[in-house]
Amino acid sequence: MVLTQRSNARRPTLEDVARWSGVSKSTVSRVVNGELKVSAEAAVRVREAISALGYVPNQAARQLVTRHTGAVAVVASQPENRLFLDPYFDCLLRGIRGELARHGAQALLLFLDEPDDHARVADYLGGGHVDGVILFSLRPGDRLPEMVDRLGLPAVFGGRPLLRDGHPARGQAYVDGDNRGGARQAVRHLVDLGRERIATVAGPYDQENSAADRLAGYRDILLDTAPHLVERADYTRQGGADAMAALIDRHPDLDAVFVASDLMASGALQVLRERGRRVPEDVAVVGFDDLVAISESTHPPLTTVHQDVGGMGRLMARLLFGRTEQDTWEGDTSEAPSVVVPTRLVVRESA
Amino acid sequence: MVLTQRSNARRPTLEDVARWSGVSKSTVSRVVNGELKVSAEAAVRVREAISALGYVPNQAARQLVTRHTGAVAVVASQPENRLFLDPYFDCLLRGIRGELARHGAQALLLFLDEPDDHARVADYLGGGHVDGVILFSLRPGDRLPEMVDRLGLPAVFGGRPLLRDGHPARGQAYVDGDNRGGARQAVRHLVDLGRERIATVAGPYDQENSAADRLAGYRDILLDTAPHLVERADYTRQGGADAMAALIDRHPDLDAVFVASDLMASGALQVLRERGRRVPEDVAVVGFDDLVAISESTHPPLTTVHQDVGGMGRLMARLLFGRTEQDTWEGDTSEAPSVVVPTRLVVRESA
DNA sequence: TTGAAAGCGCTAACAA
DNA sequence: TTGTTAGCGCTTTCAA
Repeated sequence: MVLTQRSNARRPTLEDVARWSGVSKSTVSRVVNGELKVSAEAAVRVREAISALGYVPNQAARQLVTRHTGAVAVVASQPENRLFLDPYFDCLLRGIRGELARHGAQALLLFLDEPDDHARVADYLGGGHVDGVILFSLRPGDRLPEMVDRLGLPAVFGGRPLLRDGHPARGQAYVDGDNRGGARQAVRHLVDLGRERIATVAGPYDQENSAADRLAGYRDILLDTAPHLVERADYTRQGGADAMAALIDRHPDLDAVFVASDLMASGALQVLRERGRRVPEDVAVVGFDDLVAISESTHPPLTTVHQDVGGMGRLMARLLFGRTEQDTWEGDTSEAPSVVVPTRLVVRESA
Repeated sequence: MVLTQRSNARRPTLEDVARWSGVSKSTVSRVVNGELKVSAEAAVRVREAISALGYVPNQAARQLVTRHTGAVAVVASQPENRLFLDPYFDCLLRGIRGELARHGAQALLLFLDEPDDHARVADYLGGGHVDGVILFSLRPGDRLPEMVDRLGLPAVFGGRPLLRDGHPARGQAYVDGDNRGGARQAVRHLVDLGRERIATVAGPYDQENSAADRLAGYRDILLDTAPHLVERADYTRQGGADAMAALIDRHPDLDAVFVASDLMASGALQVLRERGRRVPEDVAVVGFDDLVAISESTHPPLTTVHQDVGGMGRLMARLLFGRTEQDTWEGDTSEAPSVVVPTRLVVRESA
């Protein structure tokens, strides 16, 4: 079904403006685009004509010749109430939008959710509606990266993209937090505190590399951990609560837990409180993300791994515009401009 | 700053496909657009060419002649961590996206946040990049509605739009919940339960008409309420918690509270629990929205005013496409297709 | 069923 | 500083 403009009156064109003001289309175009080589009088007359006629440039026509649109797509999936309610994503998006705005680009958020969204989004991106794209939380094996590549559309990924075979994609720009290193900092802190039964609430396996990396960091420190000290959850508050409950049922003697996100950690804290465990005396808790809206308002305030999420968002946008601040980490030698952003532990009261 | 396509290789055009397959541009165009009057052989050859060349239509060119884009903008503001974290918005957006997808339209979410976003978004909408627009939570006096009107861009508003002078806008399509009626249902229920000190946690005054309408509904029933039984909050969980704490400090004897959103109600319930009040025995609580993700998982489950939020989203999209299901309520006679969606009370355990 | 040709509204050489 | 001209890639009459 087709949606048509309500006003039947043809919208005024450059040509109309030119006629009205008695100059050529070129001159009008120059005024519209703020070029300098226009006489003051001409400029004035053209501007009068523009406002008299209510002229608004037709971007499709302009786009057809200039080959750019002033818009950047941000593609993300919004599975089952997840992403959208996550302050992490909120913060990241804010960073992206801010930086895009500084470059005068309009951010368009597109969702990848239902099965057929995928094709429509691909068409949209392929249709030349945007100058570039920032993609998030793609499932391993998603075909969008190669599509985008084939189209020659500038792209930056949020999180290290994986190919179908599980190998990292080459030649793709991405920004990722140092999930593994951050997890190591967290768990090492718990060890330094003298804790001996350190469990973890890990993120969802299928979807995000971040979850796998954070779990790997946990295992890096606790080489001999029994697998049953690990519980998976889905990065939601409720998921964190349920996982914490399961852990404590199985291991009433645990004295510390590394929770792979602040949102999950807030759920875990609540369960611990309900079960009468004191934090940090009985159980020390460390989170991940340091979303201050959460970590500073839990009881007790959350010790957590800080990521500059807003900064990561800004960085993605900047990478897209080619201002490749090569803050590469640990000698990453891939040819694409990719950045792994370091983390640091923020010690509050929960551990 | 300008973002340019990475691949220098010119993208194949309709003309290339035509040459490759030995037919005319018109025929290729017909195949691409799924027209029937094409011979089977021609269609096959064209399709081969398309995939061999990796042809993707240039939408700007198509748009220039067809005057439509296949995209619809959804404009919303995301003030201070609010909107984005609200499951209400999540649900609404899901409905909108689903319905737009059924019409083959791509939803583009644009945010209105920083002061200069406003101008950029207006330019974007004016630039003919979209076939229509759905707008939310505009501040009273926002100029976007009149801009959109002047452009002749089909538009639907979420929530009853107000003009600068506080009067409702005329001639604009909108979808709104029956906030006032719903609030009346909620408060009447509390009265029927025999409660005598019924407080309310209202929504933010400045921003949403919904907040004013819900408060009006509360006042409709409790004509003689002292103003100090009302506490405002900002539609967040934390805001609801703080407001509840303030109310209970001022009125230790209150025996019921109508909270203007489920998210705030979940915060309020937590405070009541922490203060040792039993719900519903000591204090009965009724929420608003019936977002099951919240209302079914609070302790105790929340009695609340149900709105079919997803349905409202779908309705907005349908209105935009002119399929005006005139479910108008209470004889609304405005000329624009606008719908006030009824609510119903869902009684669970909190009241 | 197919093709030729005329735009859609704009920008960008190039000439004046 | 200005105007003329030639497209950008597509759809859409109209004739064949």
